[in-house]
Amino acid sequence: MAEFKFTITNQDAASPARAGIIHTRAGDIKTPHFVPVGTLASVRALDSADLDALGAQCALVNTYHLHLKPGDKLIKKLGGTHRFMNCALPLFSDSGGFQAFSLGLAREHEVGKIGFFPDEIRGGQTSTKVGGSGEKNLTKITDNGIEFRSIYDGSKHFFDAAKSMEIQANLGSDIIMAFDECTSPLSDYDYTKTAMVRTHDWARQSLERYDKDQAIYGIIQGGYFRDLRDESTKAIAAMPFDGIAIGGSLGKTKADMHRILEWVIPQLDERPRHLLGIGEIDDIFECVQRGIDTFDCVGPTRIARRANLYILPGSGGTKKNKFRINIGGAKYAADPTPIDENCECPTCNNYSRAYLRHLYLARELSYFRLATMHNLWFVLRLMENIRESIKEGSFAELKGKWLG
RNA sequence: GUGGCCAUAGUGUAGUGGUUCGCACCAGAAUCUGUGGAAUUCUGAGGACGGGUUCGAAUCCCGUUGGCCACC
Repeated sequence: MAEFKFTITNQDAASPARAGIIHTRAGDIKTPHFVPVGTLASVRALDSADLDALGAQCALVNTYHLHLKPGDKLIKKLGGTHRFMNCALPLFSDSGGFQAFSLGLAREHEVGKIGFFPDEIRGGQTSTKVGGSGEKNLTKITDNGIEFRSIYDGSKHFFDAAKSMEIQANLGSDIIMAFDECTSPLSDYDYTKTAMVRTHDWARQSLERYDKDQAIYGIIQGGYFRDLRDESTKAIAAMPFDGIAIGGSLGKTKADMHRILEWVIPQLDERPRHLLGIGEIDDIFECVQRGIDTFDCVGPTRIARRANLYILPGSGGTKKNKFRINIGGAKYAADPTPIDENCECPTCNNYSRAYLRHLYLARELSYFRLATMHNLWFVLRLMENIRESIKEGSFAELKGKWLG
C-alpha cells in the first residue's frame, strides 16, 4: 500500500475527465486505461507476451474462478499469479462478488449488468429462457457471505470477506477488490438496499483482513436508486480504500448508467475510479467524460471470438454498431483488405478479412488469437488517444469525431 | 448380364396411408459489458422422374433414370 499512489497529471477543463498515473508495486498504469480481463490468469486466446506486445498496462483476474481452478493455494505455492502466468504487469483481481450476480440472478433471468430486458434488446427474438425460466441459480447469499456452487462439479464453496481477502492475498494481485454483492437490474429497491448494506459491512471486513502490501478498492453498490447510490458512495468513500470502484447494476439503459456516474462521481475525492464491467467503445467515451479512470470488460475480447471486430467509425460497420464488422459475413469472403485500413496491429499488418473469415468459419484456433489481438489493440490505442486528447485539451473533439 | 437394396433441404439422415415432412451439420443475419459456456437467438431451403391404387400417396404398386452390393 505504501507503494500505491495516484497522480492526476491533467484535468479536462470542460468535464470531469482526467489523465493520470496509478503507481502500483508492479509498475505504473497511465489512465484512462482499459484493463483486459483474464479471468483464469489468461486473457483468452493470448499469452502474457501478447499482452506486452499489444501495450496492455495491466490485466484483471478473478478470485472465484482461480479459487476453483487451479486453486489459489497452488498459485501461491508457485509464486503467485504474476509468476504463474509469467506476467509482470500490474494485476487487478475481482473479489468474487460479481459471481453473486453472474452465477445467480443473471443465470436465472439471462440479464446483464445493464439490464435491458431481453425482449427489448433482442428486438422481438424470443427465447424460452427469457424472463426467468433460465438455468439454476448457483448462489445462496446471506449477510454472512455467499455460498457458491462450483460451475465444474456443483460442490459448495463459501466466500465471505475474509475468504475473498485470503484468496486475493494468495493470488498476489496488486490491486484487489473488497468483497461485495453485485445486484441484478431486476432486483427491487428493498433487495438492492439489503445487498448494499451488507456490501458495506463486507467492505469494512475486507479492510480489516486484506494483505496490506496490496492496494484495495472499495465497491459502490446501490443499483439504479439514487438515494442508495448516494448512501453507498458516502459509505465507501469514507473508508480508507486506495481506490473506488463502481459496481452493481447500472440501470436498464446506457442513459441510466450515465446518470449513476453523474450522481456518484462528483461526490468522490481524487482517488482512482474504476468502473467494473463496462467497456464498449461508446461507453468508454461517455464514462471517461464523467470521470472514470479505468475500466475492465470482457466485451472486446469476447466479441472478437464471436466474429465482431472493431473498425474506425466511417469505414462500414454493422447496422447497429458503426464500430464493428461481423467477419463471418458473406461479403468478406473475397475481401483482401485488413480489418481496418488504418490499424497497425499485428493482425491487420499481416492478414486480410478474407483470411480471417476463413479461419473463423473453419474454427481454426489461430482465429481467436488474431481476432483478440486486433480488438485489444484497437481499444488500447483508443485509450492512448483519449489520454493524449485530455492532455491536449481536445477530449471533447475526439469524442465528437468518434461518436458523431 | 442376373439378383437384391436404395432414392426425403447443399450434405447426412428420421418417420407416418390423412392438418404446414422431424433432426443434425450447413448457409445467412444478429446478440454479447467485474468471462460458466469457440455460447445463444432468429431465418433459409426438401420427398429423382412418369404412371397406377385410394376419398386421400412423400408413404403402397408398376415402369424409367441414377446409385450401391453380391454373383456370373
